Amino acid sequence: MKLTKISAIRRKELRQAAFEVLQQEGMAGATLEKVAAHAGASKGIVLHYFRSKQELFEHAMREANLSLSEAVNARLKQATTPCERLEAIIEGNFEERFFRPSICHAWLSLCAEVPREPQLARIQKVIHARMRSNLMSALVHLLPRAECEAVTLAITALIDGLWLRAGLQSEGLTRDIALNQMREYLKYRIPTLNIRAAR
Amino acid sequence: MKLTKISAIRRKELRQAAFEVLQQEGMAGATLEKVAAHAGASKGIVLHYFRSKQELFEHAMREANLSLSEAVNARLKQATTPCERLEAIIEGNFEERFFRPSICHAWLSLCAEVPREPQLARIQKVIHARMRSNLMSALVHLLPRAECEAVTLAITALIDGLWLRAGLQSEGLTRDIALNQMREYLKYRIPTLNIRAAR
DNA sequence: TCAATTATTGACCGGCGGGACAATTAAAAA
DNA sequence: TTTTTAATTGTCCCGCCGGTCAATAATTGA
Repeated sequence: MKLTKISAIRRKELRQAAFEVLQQEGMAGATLEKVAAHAGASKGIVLHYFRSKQELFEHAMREANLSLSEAVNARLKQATTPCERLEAIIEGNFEERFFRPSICHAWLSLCAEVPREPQLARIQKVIHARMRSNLMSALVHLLPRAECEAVTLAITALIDGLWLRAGLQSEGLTRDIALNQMREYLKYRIPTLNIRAAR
Repeated sequence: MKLTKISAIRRKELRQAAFEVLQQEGMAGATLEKVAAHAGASKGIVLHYFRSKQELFEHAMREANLSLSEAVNARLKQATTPCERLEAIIEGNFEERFFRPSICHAWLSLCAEVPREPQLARIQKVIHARMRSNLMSALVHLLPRAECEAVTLAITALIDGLWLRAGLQSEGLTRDIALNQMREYLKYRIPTLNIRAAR
């Protein structure tokens, strides 16, 4: 029982260390030694818990996504109306602790590997699927069926685009600006919506 | 006279080869040897024309941007009304030859390096500035001044988001879908606009 | 306490990639 | 032609990084 716990703890520590190193070093610079050092361990231990660098960052991506996912779900749990659910999804995706340049850098680095790493592509696919399903479940009550698909794509594209910008031009794109941007889009696109006003 | 030409030609060939290798191999995999081989030359020649790998990909990014930029400008030149200018910018950014998964991969790889490479950051900044200036010059005639800024950000975020998606989920996001997405956004956001209908 | 399992380390290896360089070839200038 | 300059190649070196391994320390279970 204790032994399983230690391994679980180490693995989690290493996943998180990996993601944190990724924020500052990028995928190429995020070497096993740096990750280990950042977690206060030796390089050997990393490969003791993860078969390869690939696998390590696979789990790092899952972990990061999980944490974002939980934030959204927590908000969703408190939402009752479709409108509130929409708000929950969007605000969850722009919480201060996530929508930060360094975090965006890390995601960028992961995304850049997706085309060449099927495992990462799979995770990416899951992330998009969940986002889509969340959005659809709210939009279906706010728009004619035929339009939901398109609006879902627009919202995800907007979110991704804003994240990308936040990653590129460090600072200058605050959470508030991004949130206003999203709210404004919804205000114009879904007239029947009464959401907290955009600016 | 001839010598300057040869050097100019080689440099262009190498920049393009670099960008093409980037499409399939990513930044880490785009080794000097592969770029050289792809251009039909030897590794030495690459470092003869470019001081370092960094500089090579710097120029590759400039080249890729230039080509996109020219496409937009060509369309802009034929546009007369603000509405047409808007259309020109958007359609230029989704021409078939640019809006392809492999090209998106390459841009993704470059963007992922931006946070750690000041040179790339500078280029990125220029790209955004031009895009912004283009959009503003059209929007100013279509919207109250106060709204232009926000709409500009939304449009760029949408474009970036759609490109990102195209890069992540290879195929499945065609140029037509992306263009419709943009047109729909404009239709709702700029009511006074009469643009070719979105689907 | 003792055996067995697990955690952890550090040393080591093989490979590779960026970059330097000297040598060779081609071209241009004189 | 001769000389100088540029183009091009192949080789070599160094450092780094992922990954293996054997050895050691710690923990657990009996």
